[in-house]
Amino acid sequence: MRKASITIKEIARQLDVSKSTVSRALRDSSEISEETKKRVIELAESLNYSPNPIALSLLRNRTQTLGIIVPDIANPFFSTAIGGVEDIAYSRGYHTMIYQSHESYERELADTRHIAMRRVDGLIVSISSQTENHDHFIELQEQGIPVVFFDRVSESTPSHKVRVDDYKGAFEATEHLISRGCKNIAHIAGPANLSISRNRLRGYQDALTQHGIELRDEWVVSSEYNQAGGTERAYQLMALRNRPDGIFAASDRIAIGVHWALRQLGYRMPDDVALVGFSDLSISSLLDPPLSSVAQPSFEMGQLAATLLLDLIESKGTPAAFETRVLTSNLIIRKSSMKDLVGN
Amino acid sequence: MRKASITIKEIARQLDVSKSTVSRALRDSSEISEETKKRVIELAESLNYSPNPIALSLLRNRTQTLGIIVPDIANPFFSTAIGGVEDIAYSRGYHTMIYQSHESYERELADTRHIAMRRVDGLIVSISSQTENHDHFIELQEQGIPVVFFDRVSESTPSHKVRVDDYKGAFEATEHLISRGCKNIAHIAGPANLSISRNRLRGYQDALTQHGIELRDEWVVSSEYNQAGGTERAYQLMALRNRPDGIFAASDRIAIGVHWALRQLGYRMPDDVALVGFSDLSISSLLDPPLSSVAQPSFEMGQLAATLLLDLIESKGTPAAFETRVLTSNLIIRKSSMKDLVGN
DNA sequence: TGCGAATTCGGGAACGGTTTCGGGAACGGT
DNA sequence: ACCGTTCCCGAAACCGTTCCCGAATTCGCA
Repeated sequence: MRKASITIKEIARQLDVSKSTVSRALRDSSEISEETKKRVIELAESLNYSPNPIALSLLRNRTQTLGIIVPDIANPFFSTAIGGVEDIAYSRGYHTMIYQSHESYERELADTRHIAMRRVDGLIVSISSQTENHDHFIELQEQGIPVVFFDRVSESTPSHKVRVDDYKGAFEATEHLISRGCKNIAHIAGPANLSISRNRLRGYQDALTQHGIELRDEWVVSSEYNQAGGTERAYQLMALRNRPDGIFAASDRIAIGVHWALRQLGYRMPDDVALVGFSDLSISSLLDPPLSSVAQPSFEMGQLAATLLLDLIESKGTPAAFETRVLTSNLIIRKSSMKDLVGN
Repeated sequence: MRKASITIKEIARQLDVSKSTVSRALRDSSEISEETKKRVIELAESLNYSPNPIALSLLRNRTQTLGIIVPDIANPFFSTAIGGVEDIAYSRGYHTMIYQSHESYERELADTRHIAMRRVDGLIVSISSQTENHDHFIELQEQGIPVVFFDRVSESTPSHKVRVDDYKGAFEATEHLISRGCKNIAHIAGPANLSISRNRLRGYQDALTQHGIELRDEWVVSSEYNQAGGTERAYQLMALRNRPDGIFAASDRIAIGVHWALRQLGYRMPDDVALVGFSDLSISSLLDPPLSSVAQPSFEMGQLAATLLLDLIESKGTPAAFETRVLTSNLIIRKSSMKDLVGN
């Protein structure tokens, strides 16, 4: 049984004034006498009144709530990004509702519908790997709900975007493998419908060609962004007649799967195979050998996305031009890629 | 600019009927003619009308939302438990709002206040390690918002509780270390104000005494449930004149910190020190050597907590007796504790 | 034919706030 | 004495929906 909360009407009754007066007194309006204000505020506090946000939402058609869709909150990259969003949101009086797409397009669609129904004020999203059609985000925007993408952004949707320089990160990672003497460098890419996958792939390719190394199709395979995919692809790569001596994985989760597979197969890292991942999850440094990785500022990405979204929400009339903020990644070199330089 | 959603009133205007009629037609009331129903439903669909849940909430004083407070969503144990909660909640038409206490009492307090203000229908919570006073949960219940605890339960608060058999899990883990020939078994306990910490400590103690092993105070230290604490305590334990040859850590996060410290210090696991953790996080199996751990059914715990809470919410009048569901834990033995049996 | 009972629908209150409008009283100035 | 301000406050509309209460029309049956 839900106990009735005390309302403005109840205060008005006890003080024998109108509810308008109570409302104004609590909002410290100038057209209420100091004395009445004091009486109202005192009673409100003693009754420990708190205004009903639902009534406010109905009135203003605003919920003071941000939606956020990520593929998986158990992924540390996303959970810390969510932390960044919450950090900003709380400080500006908003709350966040967290949705998981579980890398499913259908689920993502259902989430956006729910967000529209729930009248959330805005959405921050990192799209699922199975999403090819982005119309549901456009629809949301047409309903007046602004959308900001982070990490896995939609290229076809005009909006604010926050991402890291995937191309540059991948380029540097690959260049690092080259500089450590790797000759046969493979890449395990992410799903091709995500722009981050394509950019990281391009970074890998350009680094090789720029160093005069021939691209070989058999050394580029694709995987979901998870551990099982990494393991599977590693088995596939190491079974090649021309096996790689360096692997750049498009994510740490993939790299962890590779790491596991290489140990299973008896390869030594970095001597037999040098390995680099992407994201620098905190667990990556705990592996043996510790994993080299391209670090992304996940918390800051969440903060920035939230800031952009809130500005969009609160600047009613002025639809400033959409911008894409590109944060810098940072290659963290650990033992998994520190192959001895024999030749040099 | 938020576009006005189409309302029941708009449909009524276009069809020249009253809004009551529209409302009833959409709810398939028997007192509306089939023909009118059809007209209303058709127009509603073509306008792609969806009812405003905020208005409903105001009317019913129900939000169809569950609150959930965990110390940290980046902890895989909690994020999978949240997955279990969502699984049940979605299927019963509820949404979940996720809060993080960050192991802070003040933050937990602020979260419960926000939950009360937001008129959430019920709360699922695993309390923070710094929480000693549980009055805020009682207050919530007095306001008619039911509370269900999981994992880190409150002993002083009457309510449904879902937990694993911490005592038995700890007992078995310790007994396992004994059976592998460990003579000097230390325990890194969690914060003493959490019942799980105390129960796991008791399991450790009882296993030792039951096998005629003397308890030594210096071998029981306490730590926060995180990696840094584990590392610190491991340094402390290994510095003892009488250093342990087996360590049972109260959580995997602590155990991972110990794991790291032991490798830093040059100890071999399990030969020099055998190690067992608690929770069986997925990363634990990736460590080298893989970590033995007491597995908890985290997803099922979330499901069960949600089921109990929803039953509580929807059974208006009948306040059935509160129950504590104790799920069984499961010792997973891996290399970190598989010390060779020399003597036997 | 007349009358009670269905059938079908509209009016309005209610949920808990904010806000527009207006009005009474006090007050000051001429 | 009269009028214009200013200060305080109340009445009522409004947000979107449900639901209670009537009410009009039709229908069935005696």
